[in-house]
Amino acid sequence: MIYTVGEAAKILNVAPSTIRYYDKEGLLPFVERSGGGIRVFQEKDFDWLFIIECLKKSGLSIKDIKSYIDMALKGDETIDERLALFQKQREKVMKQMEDLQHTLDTLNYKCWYYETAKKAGTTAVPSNMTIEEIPEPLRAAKTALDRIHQK
Amino acid sequence: MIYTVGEAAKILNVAPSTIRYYDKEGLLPFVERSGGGIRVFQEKDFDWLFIIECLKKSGLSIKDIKSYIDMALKGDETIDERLALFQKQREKVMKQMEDLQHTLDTLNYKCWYYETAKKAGTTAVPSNMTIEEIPEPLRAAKTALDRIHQK
DNA sequence: ATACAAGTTAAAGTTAACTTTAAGTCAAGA
DNA sequence: TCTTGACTTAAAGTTAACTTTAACTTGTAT
Repeated sequence: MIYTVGEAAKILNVAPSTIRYYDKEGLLPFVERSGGGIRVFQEKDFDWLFIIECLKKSGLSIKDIKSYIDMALKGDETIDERLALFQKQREKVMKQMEDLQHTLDTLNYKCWYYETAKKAGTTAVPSNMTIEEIPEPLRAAKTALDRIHQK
Repeated sequence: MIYTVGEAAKILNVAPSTIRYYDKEGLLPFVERSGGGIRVFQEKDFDWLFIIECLKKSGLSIKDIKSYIDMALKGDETIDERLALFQKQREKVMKQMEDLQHTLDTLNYKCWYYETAKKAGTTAVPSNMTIEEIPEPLRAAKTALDRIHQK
């Protein structure tokens, strides 16, 4: 099965111009062309595109994704470098998830805060509650908020 | 305790210009000024800044954070809207964490792939392994990669 | 009183990652 | 063969979120 840039774009859920942009930036040197110059995407190309998408989601820039592609094309001599790259991105994503969990904790606290305010008709009610009146799973976020004041 | 923009920036770990930019965009209408026009940050201002940071990390734009600030200043009549906003951002962050988990699964697969390649001296070894030879916790990511080929 | 680090503003500049435009080419169906 | 939708490129435009610059002011320390 082969695909045009428009079909590949639909499968990957991106704009065709995005794929052309990636190609222009050197991310898709493996994509072949028809006699007339039209990009021909094959099954194997989707493996590359999937990894590009993964690296992008992990926060790698287009430029750094290009270095990965270049490394991969060099073959087995770059195995160590590529392993180091994926290990580094894994660390970065784990850190991102930790950060997002803190953000989520704060959002949960604020949801409780406004749910309580809604029931009472005023934000004065949750605002004036003592730490004991705040549901246990939300106290940590509230405490994090308060910690700022100890500087 | 009061702080200048530079001191506040250090506490929040951002550039002073970032705080001035937020102020210019209307995110900090509550920050007072000295007689000479210098911003005076008080303890209460850090509560606002902490929530601004949280909303930013949840993916809200500066413009949308401004609407939240405007709502909050309107008082109790906007409790419902503010609750809805935090609930929506909570959903968005949970979705982001799910996506990041998939990214992490793929990165873990690739780390295993290159660790195996490193030991063998060639990527041919992990490439040619059957699904049974791939460690169980990594099979899902490999399968997700393969799923693309069934379209 | 004076120096000077850090504050102020408005306006211009930066960056990344696309997207759009314009002018033209390819290829599949009638 | 002709139409037509999708392809091609180069170049310019977009957007968000800052950052930098320039010219000037404030306020603390000597």
